[in-house]
Amino acid sequence: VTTIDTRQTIMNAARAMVQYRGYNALSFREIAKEVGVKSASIHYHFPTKGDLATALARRYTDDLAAYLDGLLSASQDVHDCIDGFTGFFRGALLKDNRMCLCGILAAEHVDLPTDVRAELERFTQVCVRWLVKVLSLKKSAKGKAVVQRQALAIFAAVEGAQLVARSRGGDVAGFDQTIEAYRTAGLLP
Amino acid sequence: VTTIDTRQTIMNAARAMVQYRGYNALSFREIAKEVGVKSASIHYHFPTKGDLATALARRYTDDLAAYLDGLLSASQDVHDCIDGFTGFFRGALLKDNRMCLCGILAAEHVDLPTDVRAELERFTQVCVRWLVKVLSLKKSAKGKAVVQRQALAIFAAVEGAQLVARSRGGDVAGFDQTIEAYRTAGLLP
DNA sequence: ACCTGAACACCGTTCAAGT
DNA sequence: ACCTGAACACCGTTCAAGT
Repeated sequence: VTTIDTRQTIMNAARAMVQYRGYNALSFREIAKEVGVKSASIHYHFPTKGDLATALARRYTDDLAAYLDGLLSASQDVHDCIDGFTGFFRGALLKDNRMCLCGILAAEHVDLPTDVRAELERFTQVCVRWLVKVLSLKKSAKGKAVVQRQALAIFAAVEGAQLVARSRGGDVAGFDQTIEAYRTAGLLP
Repeated sequence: VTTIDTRQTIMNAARAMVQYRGYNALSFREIAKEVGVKSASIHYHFPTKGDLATALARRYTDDLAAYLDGLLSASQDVHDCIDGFTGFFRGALLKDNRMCLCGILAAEHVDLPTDVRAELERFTQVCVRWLVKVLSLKKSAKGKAVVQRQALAIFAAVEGAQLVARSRGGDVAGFDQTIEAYRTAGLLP
């Protein structure tokens, strides 16, 4: 399609900027420059910065949910699924030392409007629920609550691995080693 | 002492602000208001925002190093030491949903001057080296490289637990559950 | 030695005005 | 329906000027 949807163009530019520099550093004037309009025009599509961030987080979560569902329908092997999960975060690092959109927003949590915070909660939910499904593929004596907590722990550990790798200049090898250490310890199946 | 050191007063106010809102949200004018001077005065003590952040990160790392050394000299029990380590991050959460100074700076890594980045690396080093010492208290057949990687993994996992807990509004109970899940899995000794 | 007011180019946001 | 210029109060930074 050659039709140009300004709204989508704005969101694409903004998503890349937030993953790279975060919410506070996101600039309407910079987006405008990249899109080729004036900054006041951005406000026509997204009245406030919070509205834009909410739309970004919503789309990001939806995209991840679709990706994860695809993984699970492609293979019921636990290891394949977990590799696909960690691969999502690895990919962000590989692409110019970028962070998970919701990971970097989490750090700026207190500066976020309530709508964005709600989307962050949903992102965590999507990850945790999917991880519970995957962990349940392996039959074990573990209770539901234990699996739930392990899923949240896996999510937190992977976000942390990305955060630390980023603070070391986008150290993808270090990220891989940390994930491997999680597996060795038994945190990852 | 009743002597007021403006430089220290600035650093104390700024540290709290960065742990709460991050580097980009840190405002010289806000600091000035809290300290009771004009914002131009802050620049007398710290020429740039990067200089201030560097001083903050340096002092923060030194304080942690002293705290960790104290832990290890107070008890050679591995569990006590690890509890002390995770307790440091737990404490930041408890105090008004604050983050580890270097954790939140890690998220803003690409916006940081080189000096601040160097201090972040040192913070990671201090944590990892101390964790290696603690892990080595337990005699095991593990090689040095393996212990090193486990230490980095523990550091990353704990930072991640804090990040996720914060994104859930300062969920200290969730943080505790995640740390407990790390222990159950065997990532933490 | 330490502080200040004023200026500069940035920022999000608003709004009347344009097509 | 979509865009814009101008204004507002913010921001870090600089600097000449004050004590």
